[in-house]
Amino acid sequence: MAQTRTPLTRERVLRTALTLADEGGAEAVSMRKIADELGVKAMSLYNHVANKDDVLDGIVDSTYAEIAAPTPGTDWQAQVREIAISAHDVFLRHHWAPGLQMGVKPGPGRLRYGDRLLGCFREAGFSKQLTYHAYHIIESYILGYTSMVLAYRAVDMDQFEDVLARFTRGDFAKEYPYFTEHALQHMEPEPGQEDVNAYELGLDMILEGLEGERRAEAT
Amino acid sequence: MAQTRTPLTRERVLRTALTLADEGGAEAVSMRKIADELGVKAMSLYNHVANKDDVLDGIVDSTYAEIAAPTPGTDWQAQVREIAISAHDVFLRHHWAPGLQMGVKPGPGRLRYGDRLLGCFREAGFSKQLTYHAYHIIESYILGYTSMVLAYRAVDMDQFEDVLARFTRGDFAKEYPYFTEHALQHMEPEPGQEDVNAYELGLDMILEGLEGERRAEAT
DNA sequence: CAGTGTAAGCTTATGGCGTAAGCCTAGACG
DNA sequence: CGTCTAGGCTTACGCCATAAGCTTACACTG
Repeated sequence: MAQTRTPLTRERVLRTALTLADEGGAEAVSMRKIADELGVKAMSLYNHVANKDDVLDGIVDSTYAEIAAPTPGTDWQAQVREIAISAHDVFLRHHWAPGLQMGVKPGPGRLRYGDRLLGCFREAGFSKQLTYHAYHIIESYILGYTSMVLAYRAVDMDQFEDVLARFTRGDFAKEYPYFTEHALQHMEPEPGQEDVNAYELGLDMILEGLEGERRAEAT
Repeated sequence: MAQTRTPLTRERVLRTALTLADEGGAEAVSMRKIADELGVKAMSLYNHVANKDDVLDGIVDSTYAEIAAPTPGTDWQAQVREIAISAHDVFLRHHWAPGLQMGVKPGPGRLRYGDRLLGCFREAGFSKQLTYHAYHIIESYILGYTSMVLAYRAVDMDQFEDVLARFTRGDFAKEYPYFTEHALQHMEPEPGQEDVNAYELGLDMILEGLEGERRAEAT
């Protein structure tokens, strides 16, 4: 056979793993499936990656690398908003990523992203201390809100009928009246309801609050 | 043998699973280990639970059931704050729970918790629409912030030395100056830094923002 | 009390998983 | 031409969830 096999690389392994994850979620990523996809046996992958955690760390990091840099020269709130919105988009695209955050080792993508976000605050005159806390608050909100959207989506897919039936049964509405109301809003959104982007609404509340703290510091 | 075996129940299975999770995290929960712990074979569990997902759903739901109800009669912000702080505590205690949210089917604990939180808004005069969004924002923040704390903890345990070495190396600080600063703040907190409870700080920003929206609605 | 139905155990087996250990072979280099 | 070695491959181990079918012991019926 004339064709010499194209060599495996860490790059190719990670790219394949990322595709599998995008298609079937985190649990669709196995060393065996990655290898199959590459026309190779599972153990061969270990010549290029340390182990499965290494693969997972790698693909999570690559999602962070997709998050856009803020446009320089704008004010700090605009910059943070830009980052937050881009991150939201990225994680909706890679729906498996937020669930893998726990215990992941930060790679270059993650570090660059964190550094940029922290930079927004520091360069706008936030103190070290306030920056420390602001960073935690913003990152939490970004990941939390996105995870929640994804969690809802994961349910809605499968059991739409199921869930709806549950919430239209009379005793359910009696036991959990507010939750029932809320669930029905999800099922049949009222006109205008989805026009409000709640992600940005909450984000702006935090940004406003942080601006208040910043001004209070600059006594 | 005189002793009749104490019967297995769903209750006992879930309690055992929860203990295993609290001790060793989500991955320490397997049907085999639960069975071993109960002096029984794995397959016997299936007489009382549908499958592993059922078990996981069950223990996640039981954590929601631990979240305290707000003291009635206080204003809505105090009530939401109470819920948020209790939830934070509960999830720090059950560190495996936030990572299992994705794809979990809500049980009675979850529903009661959600209903209470939604009730805080509705009974304070929030419109259906604003309640809908407020709920998403608050829940996101609670789970997001708590997950972030847990993610940091998960790393710190293992690789403290490792990480510190990385961030004190000169070129690292050059490439990611702000992140390095931040990481060092984590390693060696400055006096007064930990006095600020950033969780409540961010929470109050959101509560304040929501109060603004509420007042704007009540034109 | 004998007989029977059934709930709740047990056994066995299948197919998937990560990865340790060791083998084999094609191409690179002396 | 001969040797080295990187990068594949094979085998094997011990986990995992769970399908299918067997067995035991109690509860109730006649």
